[in-house]
Amino acid sequence: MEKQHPKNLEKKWQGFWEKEGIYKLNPVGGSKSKKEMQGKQISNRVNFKKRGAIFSVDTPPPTVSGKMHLGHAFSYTQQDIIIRYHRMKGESIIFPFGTDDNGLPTERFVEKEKGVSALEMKREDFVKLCQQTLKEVKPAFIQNWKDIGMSCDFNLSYSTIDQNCQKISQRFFIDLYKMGRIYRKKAPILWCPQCQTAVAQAELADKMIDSVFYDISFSLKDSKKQITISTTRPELLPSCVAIFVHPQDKRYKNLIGKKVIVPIFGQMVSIKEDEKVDMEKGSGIVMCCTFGDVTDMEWYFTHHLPLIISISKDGKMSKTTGKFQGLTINQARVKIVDELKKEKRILAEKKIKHLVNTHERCNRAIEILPTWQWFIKILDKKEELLELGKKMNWYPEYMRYRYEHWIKNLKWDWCVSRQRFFGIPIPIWYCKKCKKVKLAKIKDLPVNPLGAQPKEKCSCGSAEFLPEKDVLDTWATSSLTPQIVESLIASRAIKKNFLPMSLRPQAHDIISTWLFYTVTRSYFHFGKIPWKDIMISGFVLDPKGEKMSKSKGNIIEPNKIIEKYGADSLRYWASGVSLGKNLRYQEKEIKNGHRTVTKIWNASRFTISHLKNFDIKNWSNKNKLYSLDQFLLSKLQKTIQKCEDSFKKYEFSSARKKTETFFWNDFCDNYLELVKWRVYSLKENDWRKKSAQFTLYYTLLTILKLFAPVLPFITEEIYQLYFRKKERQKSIHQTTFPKIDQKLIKEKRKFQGEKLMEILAEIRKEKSSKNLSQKAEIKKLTIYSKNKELLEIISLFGEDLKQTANIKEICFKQGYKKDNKFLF
RNA sequence: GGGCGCUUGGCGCAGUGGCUAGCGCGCCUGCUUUACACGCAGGAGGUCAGAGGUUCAAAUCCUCUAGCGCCCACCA
Repeated sequence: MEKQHPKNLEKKWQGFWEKEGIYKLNPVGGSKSKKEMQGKQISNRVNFKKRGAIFSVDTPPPTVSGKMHLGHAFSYTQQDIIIRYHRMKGESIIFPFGTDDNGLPTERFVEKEKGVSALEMKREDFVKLCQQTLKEVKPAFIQNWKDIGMSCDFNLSYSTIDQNCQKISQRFFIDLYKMGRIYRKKAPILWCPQCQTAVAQAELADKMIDSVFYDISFSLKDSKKQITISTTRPELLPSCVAIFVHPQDKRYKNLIGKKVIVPIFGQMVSIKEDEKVDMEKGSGIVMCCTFGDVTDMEWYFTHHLPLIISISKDGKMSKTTGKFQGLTINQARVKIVDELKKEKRILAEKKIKHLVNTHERCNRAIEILPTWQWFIKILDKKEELLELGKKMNWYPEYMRYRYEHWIKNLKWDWCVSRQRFFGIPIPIWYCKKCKKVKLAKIKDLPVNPLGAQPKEKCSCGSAEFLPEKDVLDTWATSSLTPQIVESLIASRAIKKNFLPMSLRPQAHDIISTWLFYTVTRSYFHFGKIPWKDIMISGFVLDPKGEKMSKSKGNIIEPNKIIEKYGADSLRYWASGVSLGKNLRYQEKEIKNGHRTVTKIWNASRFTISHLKNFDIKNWSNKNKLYSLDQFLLSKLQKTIQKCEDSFKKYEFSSARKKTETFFWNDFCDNYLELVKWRVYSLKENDWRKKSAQFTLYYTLLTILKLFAPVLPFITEEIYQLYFRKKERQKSIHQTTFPKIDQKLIKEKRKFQGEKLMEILAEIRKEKSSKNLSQKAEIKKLTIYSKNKELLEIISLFGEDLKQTANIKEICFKQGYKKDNKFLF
């Protein structure tokens, strides 16, 4: 073995794993691989039965966006560690890898990448460009996931825009339609004037903006009286349909029922009362416009107000605004304020900062517009969805509160139609004559209504249809990932009890979207929870604890880290924090990982160099074990136990730390030093040497296996170099996780060994304080003790102590003597 | 305004009722000991955010306060 551990292990072993199908699910599914596997079906079945329970994972399909970012590397590594552990426990792993590549996120990526605007292109051309762009960037993108050592079965792959996913998405859309869960309605919805599409509540972000709070004077009809209304949005005056005061507000009690003239636009509106009015805000009188905010919308419904739209879909003033038509919102605001000033109706203006809702994808302020949209009815099932949340195991547990909090605060049904282009079409036509909805037939899916006509006539007899032009929200498809994954599996036995899957791993930012929507779909279509366990990863922050973003210029690319330190080091960093917690990026931690990898390499190099004439096959339980070996092996059993307990609870960081402590302190610093004299100076057939060799072999292999989920590359490298030919399994990742050997647990020996370590520490301390080398000779060591147990310990480990600390003679004396423990 | 999380040596973190509160980095003193100087041995450094309470016993449980972060609401 080389003195330096080899670099660039990533390509080498990831290639090997793929070529040898180390992470392949047996039997393998997928349309292409089904054919491939037909000849091997029998052997696969046997293989499958040999392995244990199914562990199925609903892997997050990353949104294709050019490059993997550090947040991905972080959370996917955490998932992979857990899955590697389960694989080594002998479970059959279903660990697919998909990509999410349709809808607005993909469109925006393509627009940016290609410098185009979807709104200015022909629809077909844009769709083609999207497909082409994806084709270009996807292989390199997926390679990023391979480079961090993801142990997915990359044959179980999907893209949320592929034909199979379209079929599934449309099928379940029709399913919802048939059960009356999905409806089309012209209703006020959240609208992005930038992207010119409807958006869902979950896609909102917010932004602090500078604004002006204007006090505007309105005249009462048939009176000279004026009232003052404060607003930040004077451009909505044309949409003003009512004025509200609080029923308990004594100041304005006499105003209720009176009529008011809206300045400039002249419409007559009534003053009404409503509890939702905040008496403290502004003058306590508020105008209701269709629609300035959610409250306006609620008043529109509860008070049956008229509808006047002054902002059109492109974010410009509509024709109902007369001379302001065509102006942008901001232009109109300036002009209207100007006119109000001329009429002396602006009584005051106050500069303020306030939060406005924006679209998370483009950061543009959201408007509320009534449009025709498709909705999935969810508001009536809040209780049921909360119940379902309690049936799943959340790791960490408190993440469930986020799910619950989100559901409790839901105000909108889920709007799933988008007025965009690159997405899964809604499989619907409308009869030209009677306007009735015509559903696509299941067997014809996937369909694109824009390019096809229904094969049957409408029930009214007409054969002419108009296609639905809208596409589905991306989440409407990605909320079906469990069904998509199931569709890739060939085995009937597995398909039969597919739900709930074993695990949904993801980061916390998409609890209110991907997680919530998947639970919702699973409930509507199957009445079941989609998974048993949920593991939620935290976020990556920059070294100062701030969010990483392109605008801040503090992005760190995983590729660069891998190039410099290797993927194992990156994984080491990602595993250093407990699940759910945010982690700052610290190069130090990556270096620490690299240090650990080097240490593993060196310890292995030493160990293996002393195993040349040792054959594990000739070792049996009857062989005698040297007392120091009994001590180490006993302690190793405890370590296995602790690791196992931690991994089971998704506590990979504590599992890693326990392994590390045993490896570094017990094995390297102590045991290897104490074993040297036996492996260097004893004869080959001396039982004490054989015992040492067995212990070295067994302990190193166990340590490698304990590290394997976190550090898959270096452990594989060493396994292949030495252990593969002895252990027979093709890869360390196909070996079984260390099992506790009860026969090796020896409490008394463990206790005695710990005492030996204390004595050794005393000796080391003494030498260190005298500035001596640890190799310095001790002529005579006298141990004074009243404790006879110590005598036994000396008789057990005396030789190890003498050899390791270079002591010529050890004396044991009954009694106590201060400051004279050692004689040099 | 609501919910959740965090606050432990200079820095980054472990530790969730019990021996003298741990780890890594950094710092100091030594050691070129044939696996490793990306190492080894030793050492300094903390009233566990603050206040109160429960308990024989609290960093750990409860209450309050402060600071930071995230999610949500507010948007007239």
